[in-house]
Amino acid sequence: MNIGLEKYRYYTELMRDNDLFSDISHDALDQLLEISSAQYWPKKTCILDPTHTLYTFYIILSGKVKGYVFDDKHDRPLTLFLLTQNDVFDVFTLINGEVRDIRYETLCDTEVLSIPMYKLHEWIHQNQDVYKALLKYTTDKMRQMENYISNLIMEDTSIRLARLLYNHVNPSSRHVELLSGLTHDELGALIGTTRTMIGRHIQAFKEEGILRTERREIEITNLALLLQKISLNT
Amino acid sequence: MNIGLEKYRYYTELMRDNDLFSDISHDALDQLLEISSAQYWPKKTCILDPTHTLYTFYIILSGKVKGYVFDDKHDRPLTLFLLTQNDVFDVFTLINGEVRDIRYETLCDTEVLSIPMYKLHEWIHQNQDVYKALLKYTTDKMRQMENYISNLIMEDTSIRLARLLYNHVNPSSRHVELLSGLTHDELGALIGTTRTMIGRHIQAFKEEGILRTERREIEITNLALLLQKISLNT
DNA sequence: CGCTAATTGCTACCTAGGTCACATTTATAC
DNA sequence: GTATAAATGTGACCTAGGTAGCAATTAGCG
Repeated sequence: MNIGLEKYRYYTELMRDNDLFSDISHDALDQLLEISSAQYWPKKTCILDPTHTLYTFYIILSGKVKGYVFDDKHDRPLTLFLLTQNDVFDVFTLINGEVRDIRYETLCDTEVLSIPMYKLHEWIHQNQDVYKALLKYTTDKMRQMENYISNLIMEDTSIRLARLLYNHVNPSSRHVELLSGLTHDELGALIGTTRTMIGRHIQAFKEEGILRTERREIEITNLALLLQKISLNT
Repeated sequence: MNIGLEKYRYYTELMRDNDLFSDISHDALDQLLEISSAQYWPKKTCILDPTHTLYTFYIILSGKVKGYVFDDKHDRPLTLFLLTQNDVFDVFTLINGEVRDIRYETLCDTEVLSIPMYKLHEWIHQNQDVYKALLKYTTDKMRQMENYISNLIMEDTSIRLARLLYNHVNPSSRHVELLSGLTHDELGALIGTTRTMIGRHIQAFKEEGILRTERREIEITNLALLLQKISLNT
């Protein structure tokens, strides 16, 4: 990484905070940063080529990335997971060396470290401790995925939307910053439903006094009511 | 393990075939078998206590086990995954040491190796190579789970049932042995729907000449038609 | 065997949520 | 600004799949 010292320190701090690398020695972390390069991805940057993650591994420093598959039958994308600070992708291709048909797209401006796979493999070979950390990481993701599955089957779309909003509201500003600027189509993709449904639910939430919208900004006006909607129906 | 030599050899062979332990030395595998005890679980054996897997780890030698959560709202169980030969559970509690609210139940007679967690932790400490194998194992499970999610959202219940049958049919006998003996309620739990729906679809499949039933035995009479049902609608 | 409980088949009905259509509003480009 | 495209609001309508109820069948057990 040929960057300024200040930036370098910033990356080191971020990596040090990442549970995946907390057991890694200072030297090893330096070596990892050596083979990494920082990238800035503006909102809506896409990785559409599924083979791309065969050759490059990413560590998210800030921002949000969604991983999704495309549903040909209904002609719509379907989000499988959201990745954010300290997440990495794609562990599956890193370990198994196989392509899988998942695409990525940034939901907001995002900073990542990009690492060539073959260099990362070399680094991991010298730092086998990371396997344990990666295992903890993936089992944790797996639990999240199990929750997502039960959520999908057990809850209806309005509760899923309420939960999405609640999980991403900024407690101080009451704005749902992550989701602001997304169209109803995109919100639908995040919870596995259609723009029509999103529109209807948002209208309903407005009437119930839960939220207010203005130019694709969503502001929660009554957080208690929103929370109630999630927890009552379980 | 104080068992006959023959049984012991049988277990060793099974473990040797398990990808999780293929990189483990002969000695280490012996040590693992030392701390294991074999158990035979008849069909419908349940592990209802979620804390149980905090203290015991299982390796499935033969049979099938489903992991599920209970949906209080609809008052029905919902299967998250099926485990079979060479699967282990629960990796999450092994690594994170936390309980999670998942129950287990055997779908047919099942043989497992049971290992006390604290002994397994000691063993793993001496055999850190297993982390890499476990990581491969979990990432693979994760991909299966992703497929399950897209399946749930994209396909309707009849296709999910068709796929369930297709995945478990014995190609030579044409019988769906795993699912034979299960009630419609239990089949419903496996694909996230109700007994009514299962009944309707099975009736429909009969009329289409896809299958035949007799005393809870399901026999596929036209495999091509079944396959067509799965693959046409994607 | 014969009794009881569980399972199934089937009907009628209801609801969530999807599709389609089209007017209205908002963004973006020129 | 205006023209064009994109996004939204809203209506009517349709379908999958859920619920409830009950009769018919089957399994399990003394």
